[in-house]
Amino acid sequence: MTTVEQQGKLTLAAIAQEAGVSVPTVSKVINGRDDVAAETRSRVMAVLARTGYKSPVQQRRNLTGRQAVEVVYDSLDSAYSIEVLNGILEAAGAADIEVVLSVTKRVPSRLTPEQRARRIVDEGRCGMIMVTSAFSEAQLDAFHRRGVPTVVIDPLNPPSGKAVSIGATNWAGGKDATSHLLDLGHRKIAYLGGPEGVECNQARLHGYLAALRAGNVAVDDRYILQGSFKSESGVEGMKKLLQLKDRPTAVFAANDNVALGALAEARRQNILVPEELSVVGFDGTYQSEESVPALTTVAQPLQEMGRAALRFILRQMRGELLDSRRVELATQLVVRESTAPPPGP
Amino acid sequence: MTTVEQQGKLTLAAIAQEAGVSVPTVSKVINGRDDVAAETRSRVMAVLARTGYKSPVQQRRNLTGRQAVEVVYDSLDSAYSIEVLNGILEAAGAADIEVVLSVTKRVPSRLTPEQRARRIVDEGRCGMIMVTSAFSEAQLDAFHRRGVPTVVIDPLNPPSGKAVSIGATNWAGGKDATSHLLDLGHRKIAYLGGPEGVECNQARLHGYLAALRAGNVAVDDRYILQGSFKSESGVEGMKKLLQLKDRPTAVFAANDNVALGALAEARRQNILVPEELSVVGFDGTYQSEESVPALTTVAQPLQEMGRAALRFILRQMRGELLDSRRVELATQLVVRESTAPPPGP
DNA sequence: CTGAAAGCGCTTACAG
DNA sequence: CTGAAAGCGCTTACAG
Repeated sequence: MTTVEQQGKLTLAAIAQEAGVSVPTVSKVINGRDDVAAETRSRVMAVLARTGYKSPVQQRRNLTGRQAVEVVYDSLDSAYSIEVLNGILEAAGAADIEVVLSVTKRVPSRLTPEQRARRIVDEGRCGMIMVTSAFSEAQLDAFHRRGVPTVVIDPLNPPSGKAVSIGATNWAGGKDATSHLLDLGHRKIAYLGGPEGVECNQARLHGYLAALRAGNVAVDDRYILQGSFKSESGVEGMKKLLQLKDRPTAVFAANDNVALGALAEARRQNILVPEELSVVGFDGTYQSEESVPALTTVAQPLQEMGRAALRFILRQMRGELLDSRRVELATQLVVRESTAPPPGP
Repeated sequence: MTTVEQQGKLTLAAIAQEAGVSVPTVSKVINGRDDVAAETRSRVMAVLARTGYKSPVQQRRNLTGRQAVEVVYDSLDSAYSIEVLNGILEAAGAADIEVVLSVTKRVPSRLTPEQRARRIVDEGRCGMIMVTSAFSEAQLDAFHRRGVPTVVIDPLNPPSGKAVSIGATNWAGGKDATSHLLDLGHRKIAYLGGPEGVECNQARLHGYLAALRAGNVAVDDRYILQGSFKSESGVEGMKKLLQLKDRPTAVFAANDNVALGALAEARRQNILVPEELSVVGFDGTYQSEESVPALTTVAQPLQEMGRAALRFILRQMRGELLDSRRVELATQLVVRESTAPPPGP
């Protein structure tokens, strides 16, 4: 067999010989420098992965510590984020992997993407999970070059080939929610949207549009609002909708927070839900269950998304080939008390 | 002054020059080899200590590998836990310390307290923060013996001398909430309690009792219920209270979740809040603000509690003496829409 | 983009 | 015991 595997000494020189390149070239690959041809890089990376090369620093670290995954949230401020986090923690606990958590919005990093990537590699992270996080292509690229598996859950920007992206079937979920309202007899259905540029919000909106089209209901632009994923946005949006001369009889909200805000505003204006107005949310967090009336919503498998993210890291660590760079887990419409047929004329 | 301290480069060569020996000799001292004269050794050690020499491995660890604090939650399932976590993350980010997060309820550890403590020390944690976590005295003792600073936030069991304990002024908060209701004219005030054995719940209950006593209102045992900190508990408790012949006109709930559950049940039974029933919560999470009616509550400085926990770790790392092993941060009554004078007879 | 060459910081083997 | 010399593993600067 090959020289490298026979003799136990794993040095850059051995890797270089095996890969048919020079020692400096291997060094560059390991340090994520960009002046290496893609083909050369992948050949060297393959040898590194196969032989399980560890830098002296990593070797020493492996003696005591466990593997750790870096989890980065944009912000940690909703039931959504906790549920995903619980899924990650559960899968990490089962695999005996540490979770190092950080939040970018509250504590902005002074480091460049390149420095952050280097730090994370030096600290021996086995992978990286970003949750609803805005990341630069440069950042993903830095992890990719160093061979750190990266998974993004519900990315704010469109998915990149450099990371695995996990989400739910937002389009299908949006379609289901809207179809449910159509089936109840609603024709005047509003979409109380989230942040305009965000992928998953776009997908939900297009699911809504698709359902309307399938139901032969004309789209009314006044019924389509943009906002944020916070409950204030539901309050504000609801105010606008209720000022319209031709009010909608149903509202599909971009997520549960927005739906709960809409519910609160309807209540303040003494509009009965579901008798006078139906409301559907998205997410299926515990809050949707506890509200009065209990919220009809499109449940995402949030914990499962967290678990899946960690499992993807594990599989990439083992060098398995992934069938797909983008995974969508199924949503499910949960009908509760906030939806009913529209009021008679 | 000396050469070493002027130039920032701390290498074996610099140490050797400073100590007036050769590089190999310094190397031997650092590696604990015994073929060095005692006098030479101590001279070299003195320079090493004075200059704070670190091996390349240590240097790199210091540059990139940061200190880490272990944060252990009992469970992560409420706005309360997120807010505390955000405080910890913020202070940790500011101090450039990593947060390694784990949850015990969902992922029970197979390790003994002793093994867990050993692992945490081996992994070089600079401290340990436990949040509303049940911990054994053995566990705290294991950390204590190894000199790992430990802070417990809202401990489930009574505080131990082995750890610093952080909480809010639960007793005073309970008293404030109840006094507010008394001031509004209520005399029939229920306490919708949390889990019976838990410290902070006990303190809130006793604050409630103290306020009643101060207001010359007799305690009615039928008005004091025990439950959990979850909203179902508020629903169940409210059902019981509303079945009483002599219903209370006001409810002080052990926390916001319970209060929200009470609000939901009142609504289901068409009881108007605050016209027919006043409700006060405890915690002051964002959920209390967003509910309809907005909840009057005793706000805890949850983020500040998280920040304080991390700051205590830092101070103990620096070897500072602590003035106190138990800290209570001030609560504040926030009056919103869910409280009003009792209905007339 | 690649790698020969120089260099860095530390360790080891060994002559004195 | 000490340190000059050789060596190790990695990185850096730069010529091609």
